[in-house]
Amino acid sequence: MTESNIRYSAALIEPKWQAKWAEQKAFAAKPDPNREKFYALAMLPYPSGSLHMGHMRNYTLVDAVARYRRSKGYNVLHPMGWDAFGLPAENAAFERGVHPAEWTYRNIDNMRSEIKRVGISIDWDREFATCHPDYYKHQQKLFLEFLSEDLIYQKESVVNWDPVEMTVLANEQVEDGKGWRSGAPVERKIMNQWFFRITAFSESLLSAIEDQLDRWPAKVRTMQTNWIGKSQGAELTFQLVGRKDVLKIYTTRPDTIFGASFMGLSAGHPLAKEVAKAHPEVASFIKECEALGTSEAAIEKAEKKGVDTGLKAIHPVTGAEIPIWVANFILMDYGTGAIFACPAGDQRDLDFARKYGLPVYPIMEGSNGSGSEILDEAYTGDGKLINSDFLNGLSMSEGKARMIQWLEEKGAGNAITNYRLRDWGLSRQRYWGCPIPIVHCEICGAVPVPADQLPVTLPEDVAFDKPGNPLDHHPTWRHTSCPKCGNAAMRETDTMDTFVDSSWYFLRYCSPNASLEPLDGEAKYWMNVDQYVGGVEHAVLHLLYSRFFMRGMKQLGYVEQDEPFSGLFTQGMVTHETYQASDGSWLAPEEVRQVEGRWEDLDGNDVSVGPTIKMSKSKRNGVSPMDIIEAYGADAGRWFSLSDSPPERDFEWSEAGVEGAWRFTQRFYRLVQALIKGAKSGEVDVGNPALKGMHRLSNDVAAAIEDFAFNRAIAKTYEFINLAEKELASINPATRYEIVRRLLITVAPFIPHLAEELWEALGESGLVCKASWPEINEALLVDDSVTLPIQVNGKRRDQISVPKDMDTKQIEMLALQTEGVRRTLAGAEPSKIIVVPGRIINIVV
RNA sequence: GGCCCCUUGGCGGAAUUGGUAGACGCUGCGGACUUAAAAUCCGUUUCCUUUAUCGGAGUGCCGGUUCGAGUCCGGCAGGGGCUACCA
Repeated sequence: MTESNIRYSAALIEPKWQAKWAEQKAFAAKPDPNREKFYALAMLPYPSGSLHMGHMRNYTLVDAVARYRRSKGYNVLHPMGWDAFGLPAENAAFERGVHPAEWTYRNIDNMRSEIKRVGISIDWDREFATCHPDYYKHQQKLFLEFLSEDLIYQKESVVNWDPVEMTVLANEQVEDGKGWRSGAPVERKIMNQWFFRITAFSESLLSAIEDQLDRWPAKVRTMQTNWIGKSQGAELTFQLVGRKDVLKIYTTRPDTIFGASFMGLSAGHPLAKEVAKAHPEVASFIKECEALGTSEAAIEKAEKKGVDTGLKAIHPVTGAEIPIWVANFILMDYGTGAIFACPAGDQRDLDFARKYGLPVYPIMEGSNGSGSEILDEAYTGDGKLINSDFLNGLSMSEGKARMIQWLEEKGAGNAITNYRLRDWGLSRQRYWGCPIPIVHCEICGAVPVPADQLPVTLPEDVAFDKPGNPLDHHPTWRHTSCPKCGNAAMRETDTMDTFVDSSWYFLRYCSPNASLEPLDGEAKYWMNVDQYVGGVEHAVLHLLYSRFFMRGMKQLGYVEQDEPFSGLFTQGMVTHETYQASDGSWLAPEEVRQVEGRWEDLDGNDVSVGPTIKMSKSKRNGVSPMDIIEAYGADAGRWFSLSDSPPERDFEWSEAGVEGAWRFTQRFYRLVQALIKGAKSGEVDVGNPALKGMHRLSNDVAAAIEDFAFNRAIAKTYEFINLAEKELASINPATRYEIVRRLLITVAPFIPHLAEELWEALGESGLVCKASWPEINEALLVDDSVTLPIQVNGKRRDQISVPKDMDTKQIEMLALQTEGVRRTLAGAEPSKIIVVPGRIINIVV
């Protein structure tokens, strides 16, 4: 039927159609108030040098959505740009003497051409790089506006210092006490830093997770909820014995107040520092705590330690005197940096109390009596309060409410909401970032650069011959005059965290022509991003910062909504098997082969196959997208990366898999060529099974894409291809034409080049990427007859084929007469027959 | 330690949301075509029993609800993720 020797050459047809798309600006997006818009976006890539498989998977996913939405009639915006500031460019400069700008723009050129070779339907007219002054001048303007809205402030504070990157990191960029990129243990330093007041929006950022982000993965919503870390509690004021000042503490368990046996101060607490002056033991303990830092892995194992200050606080109810200790497990930057400790109800407090022989007062008894006696385990469950004066007999929540009421009446405390979220420190001591538009004047202090003097551009003549920030070493750049008083002044040499660049870029895509303002009117039309796709590693950092920025820009009147991304999808990683030679060295996939069930290297030495893990340079298990495109074509690569796993899961790349995809593209080409050969205009045969299958396919693929279930869409396509090959001879010429036309539009989101090529072969004018999704005839989606399985006592025994609207009584009768049922019943009387129309029959004996 | 998710053939995964478990693909095996190979095509691939039928078991394990459970409920085990002294 189809001739086995017909082949198509991806190397010929793919560049041909890529050129046509570019020529005709097929994907250029223009606002059109009469059409519904759809903003599809992949997370902004860092121009590291070349595309990797993770990019290819990401962009293919978004591209399939974008192409599908276009054919569904949406006005689609699908842009691309570059997160172009960042440390690797400086490292390249340091190591190889290339200027960061040169290195970056060269990488961008390369990666742009690679993305084009994948056939991603980008509107390239909107492209930008965040390292270009045309981009960062707007960011500087936004900085000044945020500053005047009090959403940015300057503060001397303890910061996370990465000794390898020689820069400060935000809390979100410290993982397990180590720098997120360098992996170096983070040190504590006190520095003057600029901060975004992200905490101004704590409640809004939290409540919108519930109210507005219903199209976000539950996992990401949970992570952000935890990160914001809202807790309801109380702030209590303790009088101090023999002093006029008071001690404020935060607790979520005011009901445990009668179990208080000591107070705990953080080593950074002002009261602790004051005591230290006259108390060498306290002073040396504080020093010890500071030396440890917040970061050391040792903290995990670190014992609860402390020292008695000799001061005493007065219990607000009983008047008892409670000793005040400095303890190493209390954080300065959560709550007030001080606590009252109830050892019976908190494991940390209990460990501490046991170590220093402090009393333990049981205050909560569980239903089985647990909690009334405390040994080595604190009782944290609910129950009835005991030994607690007027709280006795109340539950935890009743006790909290009653105690807060009491505190408020006596003026000794009040209910308070606390968040774990901290403000976002944005200063970085690096060259390759957006300059902070501030001038430091000895007389006027920190003075904003006036808007008409923007941008503050980076100097190009910088040296990378010594570590640290080249801006500090530049002979002239930092010297300027104060915009206010005109005296000699110094520029801020810190630059902005690169996460600032990516916190509003999705808005800038909407306004490619605005040169004076960050945004023009187009943003109102395009926002929000309808479908955002990227890796889950940005669940807290980038996605939280962007949500903050959006709120700031709303406050400034740039946008109307709080949330930037209506729909979010987080894709899984691309993985590959690992290979190891006998000496333990890693081998790349192209350096090994399988011979009769065993693996060997190209010289025939044994190779052991290791676990399948994320593609990485160190394990050498990566596969280059460009090599794949060269060998099999972009369409085959796209097809494979969509076909195998659901996109939210990790995707195992294999040579056999991509070869299978390549075979499919060839088979598809052969089948469609064969169909086209016999196609002629005439009357369509509505009853043909292949035509019905085609209608069903368009319907199923549409549903699958909207569900982000590309693997299902592809399985359905295979089913149809199998059917069409079987039915080939039965399809009349007019029906062939109809099927091919529909089929090409339906698969075009996945294999766009091949679809265009065959579209042209069919004799259609224009591009398939511009064609409308096929209208579906609902009548063709249902079969006239259905096959019903028949169960006896829940076990399948036979089946019958009946007209789809057959009467229930009649179905029962037919079912009872089937051979399988009669054999199983063996004369027994059914007690009940359940007929679910169109589904199943179950006979109960 | 806390919170969350996952577990279906040799493998990736389907299953109309409580209704024929294993679609579709990959791999393997058998065969056709070919001098041969490549390519292509056909068959087969959950397990047990059987020559084949007929049958039995089966979605990590134990139990429950239901005419009917991969799907719902309770418990357990294994794997993964996030977070971590947050009072």
